[in-house]
Amino acid sequence: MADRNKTTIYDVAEKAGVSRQTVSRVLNNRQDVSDETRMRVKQIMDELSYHPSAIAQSLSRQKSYLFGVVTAGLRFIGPSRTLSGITSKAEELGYGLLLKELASFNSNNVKPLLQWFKSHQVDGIIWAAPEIEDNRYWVKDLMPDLDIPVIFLTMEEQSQVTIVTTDNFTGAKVATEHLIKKGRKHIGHISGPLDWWEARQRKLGWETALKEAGMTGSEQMWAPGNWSPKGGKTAFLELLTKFPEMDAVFVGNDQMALSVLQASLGIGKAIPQDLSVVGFDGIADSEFYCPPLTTVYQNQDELGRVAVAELASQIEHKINDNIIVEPKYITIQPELIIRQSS
Amino acid sequence: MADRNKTTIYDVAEKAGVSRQTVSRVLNNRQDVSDETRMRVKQIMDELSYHPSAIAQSLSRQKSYLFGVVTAGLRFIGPSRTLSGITSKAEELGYGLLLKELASFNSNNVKPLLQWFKSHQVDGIIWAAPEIEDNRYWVKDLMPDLDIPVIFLTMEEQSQVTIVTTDNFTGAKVATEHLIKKGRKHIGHISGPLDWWEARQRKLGWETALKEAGMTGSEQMWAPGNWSPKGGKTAFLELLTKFPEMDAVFVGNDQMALSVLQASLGIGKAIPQDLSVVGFDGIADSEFYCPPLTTVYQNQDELGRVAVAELASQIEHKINDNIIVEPKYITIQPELIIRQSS
DNA sequence: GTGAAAGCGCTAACAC
DNA sequence: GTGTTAGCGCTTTCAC
Repeated sequence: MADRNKTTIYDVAEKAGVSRQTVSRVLNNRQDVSDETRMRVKQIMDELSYHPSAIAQSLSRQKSYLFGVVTAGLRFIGPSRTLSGITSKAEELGYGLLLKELASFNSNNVKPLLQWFKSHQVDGIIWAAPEIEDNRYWVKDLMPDLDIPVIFLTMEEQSQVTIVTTDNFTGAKVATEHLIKKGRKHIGHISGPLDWWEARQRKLGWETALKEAGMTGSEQMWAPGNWSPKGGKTAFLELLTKFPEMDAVFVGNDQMALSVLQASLGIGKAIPQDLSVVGFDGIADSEFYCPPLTTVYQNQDELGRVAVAELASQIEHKINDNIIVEPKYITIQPELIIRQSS
Repeated sequence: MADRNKTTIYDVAEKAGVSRQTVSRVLNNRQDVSDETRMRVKQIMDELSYHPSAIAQSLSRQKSYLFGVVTAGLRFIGPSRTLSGITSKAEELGYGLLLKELASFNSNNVKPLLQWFKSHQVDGIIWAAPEIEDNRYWVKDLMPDLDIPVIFLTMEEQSQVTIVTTDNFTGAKVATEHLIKKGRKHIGHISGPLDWWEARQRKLGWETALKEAGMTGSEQMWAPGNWSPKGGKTAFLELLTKFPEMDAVFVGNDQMALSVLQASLGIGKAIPQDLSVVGFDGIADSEFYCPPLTTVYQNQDELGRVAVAELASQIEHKINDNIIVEPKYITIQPELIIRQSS
């Protein structure tokens, strides 16, 4: 673990009686070094417990093997599951991570952030914060000048950039269709805040399923929550008032569904007899709600992993073949998990 | 956002007709530059949309304004809440974060990790992974040679290193005392896995509270879980068998408590009438369990923030006064939140 | 196969 | 106040 005065490539070279170049070649596993020299240098590296300075290498190579990651809302389980996928795949591929968490979900102050990443020579950026309101306005303005590949998570298709996202629309549609198949006639929806793209997609999935089944999703069958259990409860009570005949509800996420279950029991509505409930996300806890929650599982870990893999692949292509990879829209299908709440 | 061929300090110097030093001085807000020159240089920086290379600065200054962060289990809510505290405080103090997530909680392969951080010149390290089994063996071996300040989270007091942790023992004791005050006579405990330091501390808190009240916590009044709802359920059913008179249970975390509530209802035990339940962690959802869960809230966000603040302060001291700060053991008190489950 | 020279972009130490 | 000279630790030419 070395001394205070770090041993450098120079120390190794001197002790081995070769030039710094030769040491560098050994370091980078170049073939134009005789086996004998290589052995000797390697041994001396060990003796001196020499380790190259990544920072000096980055400066010299103009490549850092670092990705910048932008996240938001780590105190919630979704973003951190995604981050977990990012860390594991990055580790696999030999990339380190420079992490920034936005102070708020809809932070719009991206320019300094991009600049910070750039000044640290990151090889690529993963934008793992959700699309909300106009917090993507900058993509068309800033992206063309940014000579660093970026992968966006969880946002609407856009021709210029590569995006990896769960198919929220289909997930919601499948969930609603499940309720329809169960014979429910009055299917309400509690959405996330509609300035979130995901919330809008899920609402649209619900509406579309109803429409295709010859039913309609009117305004009185829907109420907006804020993703939190507390907000879900408020929305649920509001919805019950304006839509008393409701016999099923598709809830925008599991945490709101949790409080729907609680509130429902509180007013004597049995689940699923009086009210079927389906959530979204498939968090681990949902299996242990009362009753266990039917939900749409989205694999956020995989989301992160795919994003990293795609980013690494774009970088490889750019370096090796000097090919700019075409923007892609990669979609991950969620999966309906049927439990007792429906 | 600049051109392909990055503008450097040299370009600015040339265009401004000064030396690179002067530009560097302006960059670092040194006072020994005439206002006139400073203005001119600044203007040229703007014109060229020049931004310094953090990586070159790091190499030259031997200081990176980066912290290394080691985490584990980001797919769980606890570690990510802590990470969230870390990111926000680091941002406040002007530090960036280099993130590594351990592949498993009890990973013992720390040497390459420390080396990686070191080669990236991090100014300090926050070890935010929990203490499990012997995964701290290396502290006494490796720490002396590591000339980078490290703050550890969530581990037993150890004289050589600075540690920030929730007071798990007291939290558990307070929880158990609460049950005693409620008149419960047969108070069981479902712990986390005992190779976790936190789990042992919480169990000890339970035992101590019982002892101080003249009761005893025997082996048959306790069962180990694995933090997960599923494991909690298994442990609960096991515990009921060997300790049928149980009228209260202190559960090692909220997620296991969740499944205890579910299982309890499943077998017709009313909560809190037949069985009082208290959890640990105070996750947001616990307020919306059926019934709402009494729990010990630990402020993990604050844990992260304190760790970062302490690390930054140690670094300041080291640089300014060349004082090596004495290792500290900083404890954060959790807080009992009483709800309907007790 | 190996070495010398130049450079990555910036700052510290010293001169003037 | 400002410029010059050396680095920081490594890699990339291009010789030999």
